Amino acid sequence: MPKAPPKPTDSELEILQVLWQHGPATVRTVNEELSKRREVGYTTTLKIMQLMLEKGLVSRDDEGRSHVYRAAVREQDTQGLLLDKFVAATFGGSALKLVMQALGNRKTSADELAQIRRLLNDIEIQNANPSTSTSDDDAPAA
Amino acid sequence: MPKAPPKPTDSELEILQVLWQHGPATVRTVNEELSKRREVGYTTTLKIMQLMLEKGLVSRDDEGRSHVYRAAVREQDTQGLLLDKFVAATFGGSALKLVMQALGNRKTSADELAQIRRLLNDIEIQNANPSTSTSDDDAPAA
DNA sequence: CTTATTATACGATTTATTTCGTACATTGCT
DNA sequence: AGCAATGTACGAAATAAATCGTATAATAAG
Repeated sequence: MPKAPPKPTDSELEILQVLWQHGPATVRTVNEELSKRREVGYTTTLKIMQLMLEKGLVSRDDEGRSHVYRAAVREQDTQGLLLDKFVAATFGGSALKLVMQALGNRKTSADELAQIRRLLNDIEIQNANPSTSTSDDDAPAA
Repeated sequence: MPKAPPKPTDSELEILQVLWQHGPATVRTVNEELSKRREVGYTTTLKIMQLMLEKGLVSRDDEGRSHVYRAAVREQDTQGLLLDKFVAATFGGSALKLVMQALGNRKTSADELAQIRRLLNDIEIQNANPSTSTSDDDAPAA
């Protein structure tokens, strides 16, 4: 196994977000996206993406003159990795405390609450009946 | 208003955890706690705590020879602050996605699920009836 | 009082990240 | 061919965090 890519830094995560949403893109495209939100030089973005390549966070296709980068890590996996570290560091490893804090000190819409409720139901069905495979669809009608 | 203390770094957070759990403590005590988990020099801990004092993350009482430090920020507030930043950076600001990820890709005990369910109920009661104040008890016998 | 112990203060180094200037290569025009 | 435009590569500075050595002050023990 080639070794898992490391935890992305904040800037790297920003770039991954662009690649996840937009799909494979050139440095120019990514930089333009980032520039919509904050000021950042082209070579800065380039450099970070080059480092990301070395770290295995992105791969690239250098056919023509400009290289096309694509995310080499999946959104869910990456979010999961970051979440684990965050929960460990901030909530002593308790996902429950995290969820309580997230739901408690925040205005959550009725719609969101309903979605979470559905998720809880799914999980309990899973637990009760491990054979039934719930597909990866997100919300089978209750 | 004196200005809110900044977001603590990872090391600072570790120290805050000790102070929150243990209560006011000397550098020696904090360092001993940290040393249980990983190797760290006394002066390293001292230095970080001194910086935390400047940043307003802790306060201290220097009566005798050794100073007694105490957390100057509350656990809940700090966790909330960190959570906001984390959700913004990692889940595009969607607390819902965070919760889905936290509950989805993880084995959550039936007990925890029940607690979350209770929390959801409380929140919905709150929403329906903003006057009723739900107590802050954490887990009244079901 | 003298010495060993235990503190704090603080400078300096190391490491990681972000930022950007500048050099150089390739392409497309005219 | 010559030049402007657009890329990549790469070195180096700026910033932030963590680490620790060493100087020095206060106290306790003998």
